Amino acid sequence: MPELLLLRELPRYEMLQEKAKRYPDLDAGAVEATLVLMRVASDVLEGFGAHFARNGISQGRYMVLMMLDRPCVSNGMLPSEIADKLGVTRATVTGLLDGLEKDGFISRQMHPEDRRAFCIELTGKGRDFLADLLPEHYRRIAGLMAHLDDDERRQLVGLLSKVSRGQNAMHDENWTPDTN
Amino acid sequence: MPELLLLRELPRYEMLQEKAKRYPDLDAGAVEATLVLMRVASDVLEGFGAHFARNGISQGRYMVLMMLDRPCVSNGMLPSEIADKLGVTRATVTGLLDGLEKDGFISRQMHPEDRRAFCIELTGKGRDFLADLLPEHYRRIAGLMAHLDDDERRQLVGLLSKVSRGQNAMHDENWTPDTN
DNA sequence: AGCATATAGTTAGGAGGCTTACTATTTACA
DNA sequence: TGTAAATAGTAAGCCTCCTAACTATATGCT
Repeated sequence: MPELLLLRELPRYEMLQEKAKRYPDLDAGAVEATLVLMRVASDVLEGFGAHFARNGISQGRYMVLMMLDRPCVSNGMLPSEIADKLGVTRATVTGLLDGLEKDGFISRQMHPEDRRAFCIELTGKGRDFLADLLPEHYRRIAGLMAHLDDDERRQLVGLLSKVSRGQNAMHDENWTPDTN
Repeated sequence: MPELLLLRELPRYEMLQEKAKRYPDLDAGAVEATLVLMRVASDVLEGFGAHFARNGISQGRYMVLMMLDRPCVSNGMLPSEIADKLGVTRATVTGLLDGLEKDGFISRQMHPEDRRAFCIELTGKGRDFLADLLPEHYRRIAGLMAHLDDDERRQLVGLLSKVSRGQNAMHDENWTPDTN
């Protein structure tokens, strides 16, 4: 279930420095940090995915269920709302909902005001499924961070936020590598 | 190109604490750190993917080319070797190589000693392609880490390594008699 | 009011992973 | 030496995501 295609073993730092001779733009420290980040994220994702798969669900379907399980969602959600919050297309949501509906975890209700739309609601079965699934999922997350104390977790979040700022700076429309 | 299905906006800390009442195993700090980690990794991956896509290549094909471009690979690689190092199945590698061969970036040569096997080699065109692609890729990585100084990068790598230890511990925990 | 445009959701088909099952060759060993 | 098991690579078919094109309904402008 590896969702990311990455090297199993990361290149050594000396290897990167070697490569930097051919590519002057290569910043060995930055590449190393990025590779570690992606490697860890990939492993975490794979771990979650394995747990979900054992329970017969995909990451995408899990996200939809979690979205519907929030207390602020009392009268269901529109598929388009789900798509927006998940950052995927409506077509993808249609597929996810098809699967979840077939499993009996959600239901499509007529929308009272807009005849184009549906209200998606979590069924009792869906709620029960989450109640079964989540305790272990949360224990896995706690285990993941078990070696970091509160202060280190905050540091990690802070450093990742700086990475995110770097990412966003690049995402800006007229970003070009040499303006930064 | 989002490879990971995640919430666009992460839940607030108070939301997590609220949920922790229903699920005692939920450690709000751990969940928050995990979500930030996955969110950032997903954004980074999407950024890379966008650059690759503009150049008509996928993450997987990129990894194969990079693997073949190392100085230690002088006489090509076996597809099975590529699969092992990438952590994907041979069938997947077959597909990646089909695409790369069609584009003229790699060639399948007869193996001199084993008639079942091929030597996969980077062509001149493949090498040129990388020489075009990589400078911007490396500039993107440098931009990503632009807001972290050397010390912070080391801290980040250190903290991520602790997360990795947690992940590995979990993997061991998951050990069951029939997986052995 | 009437028509153009926008929006909700679905369908169809594509790409890139995966698993499973297959063929061809090599290796091990009785 | 002969045969069983291991290994290299491929093929077929599934899953989940995507984009593009489509139907039905709602909205907005004149």
